[in-house]
Amino acid sequence: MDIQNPAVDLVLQSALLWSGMIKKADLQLSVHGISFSEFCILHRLFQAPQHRLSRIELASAVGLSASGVTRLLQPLEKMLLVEKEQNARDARVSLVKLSDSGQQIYQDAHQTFGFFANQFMSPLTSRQQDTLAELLARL
Amino acid sequence: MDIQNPAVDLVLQSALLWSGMIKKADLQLSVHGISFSEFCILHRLFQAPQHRLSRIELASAVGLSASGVTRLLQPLEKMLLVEKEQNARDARVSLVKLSDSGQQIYQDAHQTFGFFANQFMSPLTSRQQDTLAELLARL
DNA sequence: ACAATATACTTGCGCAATCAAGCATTGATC
DNA sequence: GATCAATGCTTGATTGCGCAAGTATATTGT
Repeated sequence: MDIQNPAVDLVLQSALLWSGMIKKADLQLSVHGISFSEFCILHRLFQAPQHRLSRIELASAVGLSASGVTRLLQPLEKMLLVEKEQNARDARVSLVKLSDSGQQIYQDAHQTFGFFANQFMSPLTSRQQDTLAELLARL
Repeated sequence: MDIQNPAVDLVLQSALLWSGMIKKADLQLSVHGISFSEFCILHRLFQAPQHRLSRIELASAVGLSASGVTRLLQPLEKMLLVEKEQNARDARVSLVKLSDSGQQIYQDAHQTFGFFANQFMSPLTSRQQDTLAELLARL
């Protein structure tokens, strides 16, 4: 038979929870024409100095592969939400900058997402949310 | 500018954490020839009464769509880890049963996964893990 | 009894993301 | 200063999964 392992259940429970969360977030964000992944990109760019990051910094910030970032950025460039820039010091890196309209879209989407996140977390008191954040930060 | 919303950061932090966790788990489980999703399937089947579930029960248990389950099960059937059975009461449902060799594979994989899960959770005391589980259960 | 609706899948198509391979550039070593 | 490895990125092929549509069976209403 099988020995119960609480860590296993915890991990599986979490995976289920967050996959569902992402689906719900995607739905909410779709009114802005962006996906959850795209929102993550915009979020990281927005909080970066000068709203500018290299593609690999972006990749590790959002937990994607380099090629994933390349492909995610293509539609965003066409929508003119981000711009491609060169790095004078190193011709290999191509910087991504959040455009003015990108900032606008981000801020709109942030409001939607913030509302969603608050609602999602509403079963917890803000003290419990702090505890949760602290526990997750150790992993 | 932008008002900091702690719930937003908490949600994004979590999404990043769990996407990374799934990648690591996939890597560990690959020695058994199965993916994380497949392990979830086997896990749910194993703990089901008679190791038997319908496909939609399975789908909701692992957070996938019906078609996702259909496709995930195809290789598992070919590997003879699961078997297709009919429900006498309702000819629409096709039950999935964990085979004997499926149980064997599952138990091997469970050991690997249990080790991984413990390691993953090891930055937290078991008391903290309980707290985490309790907080997540409310979401 | 017979339509109309709902349920349990399966299949075709498409999108998102990965890996492996390739290209361009930079840095390190001899 | 030429070579060789490392880095940053892009592209081609593949996988995983979802959605919409289709099929088969069940249920409900009349």
